[in-house]
Amino acid sequence: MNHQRPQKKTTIYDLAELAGTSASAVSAVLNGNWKKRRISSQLADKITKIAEEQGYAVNMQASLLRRDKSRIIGMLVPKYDNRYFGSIVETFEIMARERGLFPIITCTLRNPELEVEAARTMLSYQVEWLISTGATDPDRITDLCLAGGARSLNLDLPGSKATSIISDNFSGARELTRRTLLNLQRKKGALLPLLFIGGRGTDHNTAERIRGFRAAHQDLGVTIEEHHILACGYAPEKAADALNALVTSEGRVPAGLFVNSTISLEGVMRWLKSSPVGVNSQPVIGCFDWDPFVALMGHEIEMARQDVAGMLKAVFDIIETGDSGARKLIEIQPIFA
Amino acid sequence: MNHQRPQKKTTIYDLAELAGTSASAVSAVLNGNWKKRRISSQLADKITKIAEEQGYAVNMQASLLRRDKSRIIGMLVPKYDNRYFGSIVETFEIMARERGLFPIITCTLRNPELEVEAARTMLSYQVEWLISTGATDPDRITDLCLAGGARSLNLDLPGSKATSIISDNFSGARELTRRTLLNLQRKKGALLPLLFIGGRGTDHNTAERIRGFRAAHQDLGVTIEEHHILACGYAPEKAADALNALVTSEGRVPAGLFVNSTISLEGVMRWLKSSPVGVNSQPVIGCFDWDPFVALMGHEIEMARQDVAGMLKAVFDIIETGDSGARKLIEIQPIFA
DNA sequence: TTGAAAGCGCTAACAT
DNA sequence: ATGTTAGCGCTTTCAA
Repeated sequence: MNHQRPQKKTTIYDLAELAGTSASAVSAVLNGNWKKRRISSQLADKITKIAEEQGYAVNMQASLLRRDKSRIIGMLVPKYDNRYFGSIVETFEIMARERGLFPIITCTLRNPELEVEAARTMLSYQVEWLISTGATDPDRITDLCLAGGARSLNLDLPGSKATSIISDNFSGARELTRRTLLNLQRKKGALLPLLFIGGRGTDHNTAERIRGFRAAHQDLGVTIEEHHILACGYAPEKAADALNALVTSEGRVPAGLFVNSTISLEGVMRWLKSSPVGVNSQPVIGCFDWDPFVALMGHEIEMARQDVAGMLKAVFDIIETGDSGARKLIEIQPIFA
Repeated sequence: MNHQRPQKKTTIYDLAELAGTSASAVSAVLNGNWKKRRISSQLADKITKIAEEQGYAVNMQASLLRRDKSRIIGMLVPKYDNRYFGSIVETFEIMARERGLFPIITCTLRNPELEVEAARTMLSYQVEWLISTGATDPDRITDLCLAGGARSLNLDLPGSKATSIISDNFSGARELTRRTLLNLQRKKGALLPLLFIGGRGTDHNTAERIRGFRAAHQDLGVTIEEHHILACGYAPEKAADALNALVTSEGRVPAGLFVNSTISLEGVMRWLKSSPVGVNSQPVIGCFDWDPFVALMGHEIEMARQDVAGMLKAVFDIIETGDSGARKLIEIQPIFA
């Protein structure tokens, strides 16, 4: 009969008693410092064996309390449920573990208050570093970290008080726009301006992507229609609504679209499928973000895939070298298929 | 000039000194136990204000070491980068926080050794509960938890030693198969058997889904071709290879497919697009899993969406009621659009 | 080659 | 109404 009744926890004192030795010997053996302490390998073996038998696991809370460095590294992320952030957290965990660090991650649902609360909680857990990913107010978090004895980095969205690692939004968007314009030319036989949709006009990334969007049009001598730049927010519904309003007022669906994320793309595609006008139009699309199923959708969609591994490599380089503290903006080139 | 030089950490002793009081008063105030201790609200306010000013954050390590319950709850998850697991972890975090618990999550990449190691690490961090999601060897983890003073639950994939919360795979698959068969009948004018593809024949979920797949065929009087049940693994490439082999040997693409996950669907769709035979066939598809972009793909695809919120509700019900410990199998109905 | 002991920051029982 | 104190389990210096 299994009552799922967990045992009382074994401590190093229990192990010491069982092995007829002291807690400090047990501690040393279990930490691999026993050559340094010149403990007999006989004793070491005995202790190891007993620990195994008892299913002993260190109490990290006690261990960390005593130690000076926690080797805990935290990450704040807005959402888990899309491929971009999903792959960020997955890669972050793998790379952290490879470096002997313990990653803790928490999602903040794009909620500024939750961000601050989560940052505080992470500090309570003695993180040595805190990575704010796509944070609404990264500088606030940097301040908290500074006060709380941790270092911080920004990822995806930049801040002004800590080093930021982001995609090269300007040249990524420029290239994505260029490709999409050419796809459209191939299809329609003429260069026609695109509609920009999705994102917040106030965020750095969107602003930079709009700049790249403009540059690519200019490069090819195409004139943008200013009211065709819709930084309407990222949410699917927002994109769908904005597109619907535009199409209603103009009577037709633009021939080409620059969509600012897969999140927004979800709304755009849904609207296209559900609207009578939309369903017959097959606009050429460029999307700043990547998703495997989008890659498989009917009309080819050009995608700029953000280089998650590259960005996190940069993050860990800074963490490992300890970095002098000069705050920098590191821009990583997105990948085109 | 900002050297990113983090401060030395403030302790309750520092606060006590600043407030001209004792550490225990500070502790009591900061934990909200001050009415019980009948501390003057004057002192309480003063302490709170000073703590705020100093950017104080408790040291969880110290606090937990002293406390008896950690309120930490762990989750092991195979991957982050798909919508199903992404939404599991996101919902898990939200629901845990709502209940005043601190969630820690780690992904184990379907690697059995990593699973065990991660479980051990979680125990070191004093988790009170550990949820094994889609684990390859959940019973092993339950044993570890039992020995390490934690309780455990299985999610998504069942185990025999702890309560398991999973989708109702049998009736979900039966309904999904029924719907797909009828879609196929609508398209082709006849009832034709489907191909089952994806998953591991050895896992409980796949076995149950195959059982449901058979039942639905039987319900409608359709005869299954036994060699059309391909439990070839979940990975996209495995599904693509299996489908390719079958089509090569039979010379045609089956008219209807039951795909065992979005992961496998990725491989199936990629193969269909890339192969000369596949590109002209538009098989009717049912997928046991949900993804927003799949919902938008050309041919309608029937999807069984696993009820993530429902499953986690069941998880937290057990955690909150403390539950007697009798191990049960709880099956949650998937959702059809 | 090993053990004793101090103390990490905090909580809670016990004093006052 | 508030302070003193004894640990929580571990690491590490110091002494033997």
